[in-house]
Formats: sequence, C-alpha cells, structure tokens
Amino acid sequence: MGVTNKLVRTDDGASVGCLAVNEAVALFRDKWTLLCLGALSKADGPLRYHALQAAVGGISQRMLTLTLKNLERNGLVTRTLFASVPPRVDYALTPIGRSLGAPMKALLHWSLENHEAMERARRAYV
Amino acid sequence: MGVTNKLVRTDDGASVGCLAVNEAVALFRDKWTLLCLGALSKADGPLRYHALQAAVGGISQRMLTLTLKNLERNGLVTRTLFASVPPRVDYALTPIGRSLGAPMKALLHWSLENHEAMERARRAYV
DNA sequence: CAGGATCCGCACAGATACTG
DNA sequence: CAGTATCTGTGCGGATCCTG
Repeated sequence: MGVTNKLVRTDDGASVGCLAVNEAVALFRDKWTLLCLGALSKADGPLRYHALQAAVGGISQRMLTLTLKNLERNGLVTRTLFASVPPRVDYALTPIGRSLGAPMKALLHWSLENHEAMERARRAYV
Repeated sequence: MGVTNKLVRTDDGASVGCLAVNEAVALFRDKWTLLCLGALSKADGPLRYHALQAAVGGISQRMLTLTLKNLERNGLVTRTLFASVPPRVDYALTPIGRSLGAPMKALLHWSLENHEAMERARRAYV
C-alpha cells in the first residue's frame, strides 16, 4: 500500500517504478550482502559459518554475522543450528534468495556490455 | 582485466559473477542515483536542473549536483550548458543510461513478486 | 538559475578482544 | 566453532549560506 500505488503505476515502458527498485536495491546496498549470496549460490548447498567467511573472502566476523542476520530476517537465507559440541551452524539460500539470481544475471549482462564504455567515459571526463 | 577473469568464469548457472554485479551495483548504491535516472527516464527528454530536482523530490541541491556529476562522469547522463542569462543546464540520459532500464525492470519484477513474502518473513522473524 | 562552500550528524564498516 | 562486545573512523547525506 502506498508504495504499491507507485509500483504499479509504472506509467510507460521507460519509467520503471524507480521507488520500488530503489527499495529492492536497499536490500543489498551494503558491501557484503551480494557477496554472501553469491558464495551461497556457488556452493549450491548449505555452508557453515567459517566456510562462508572463507568463501566470501575478506569479510570480518562482525560484518558476516550482521549480514547473515539481515538476510535471515528478510527470508533470503535460513540458519540452522545443530546443538552439538563444538557448535555447528549451516546457512543456506531460501527459494526467495535463489530467485534473486535471475535479476542479478540481467545486471551482470548489462555490466559486461557497458563496462568498457563507462571506463572510456571516465577516462574522457575532465 | 583481472575483474574480467572473475566475470567470465561464472562457473555454473547459479553462480552469477558476484564481484562484477557488486561492482555494477556500486554505481547506484547511493540513495539518489536511481531516482535521478528514473526521473530522467520518465521525462523522456532533457530536464533542467530545478525541474529535475522537483521530479526527484526531496533531494537537496548538494546531493543533486553530486549525483549528476557522478552520473555524467560515468557516461550515463549528459550535461549541456547554455551560455545565456540566466544560465540554463539540461540533463539527459545517454544510450548507456537508457540501457540500464532493462536490468532495472528485471529487478522491479523480482521485487513485485517477492515483496510480500519478504514482508511476511520479517514479521515472522523473532 | 544553477550551482559552490562549509559545517555537522549519523549509520556503516573495520579491527581487536573476549566468550558459551 | 560461532559468535558477541566495544571502540573507532570515514563517507554519505542533510541544512544553510553564498555567488557567477
């Protein structure tokens, strides 16, 4: 509601419901979310905490924990805790999390197609 | 190069070249870029500085200027200055800028499809 | 009209140390 | 092993005032 109004009224083909897109982008606006999702996607199965940290590469424990908590909160990953000693926690993508792969692929395509042109533009820029 | 290696080696279907996508997302990771692009897209033609500010809605002069400068630098919008008094500046999308509409549409679709489910997940979250 | 300059607050993110 | 706690810094963004 409220937002939905602006979503659906994507007046013409060019306009694209920017508010909704912006809201969607807000989900992975931070530095690590996409990298975590990517690592889980590549693994194609659950990953444990430290395996995930290694797969992402360069992420601190704090940031990994925060990022995962956020993803779990939004229903993009599941966290399953095994009551064992030492403890074990598995993270995996939910169907929603997996479904993000499609739009990301579109973005990847766009990036590949326009990356060079943008690089040139940057160089040409005064 | 360097990046490209990691781009192309999108090992399987699921993995999606996350580093490249993350780099692409960095272009509009900030609060206003997508909204500016959306305003220009809706206008379907050049917009003057203050018209753009009104179209975006809620953006400060500082942020508008910074955002536009960045977009110009990356070759997504053009800035044409008319040497008149009072001055007049037109902003318009470049082909690259327009081409971003396609992946954004994919993202919009995804958002529309999963928005509710995520909302439910958030409510269910302890 | 279209900005530039400046000051400030705050959320995001990094590093380190500690714990059930 | 899988976190939590704390401190700290920095870049984004807002508000206000000034100018060619």
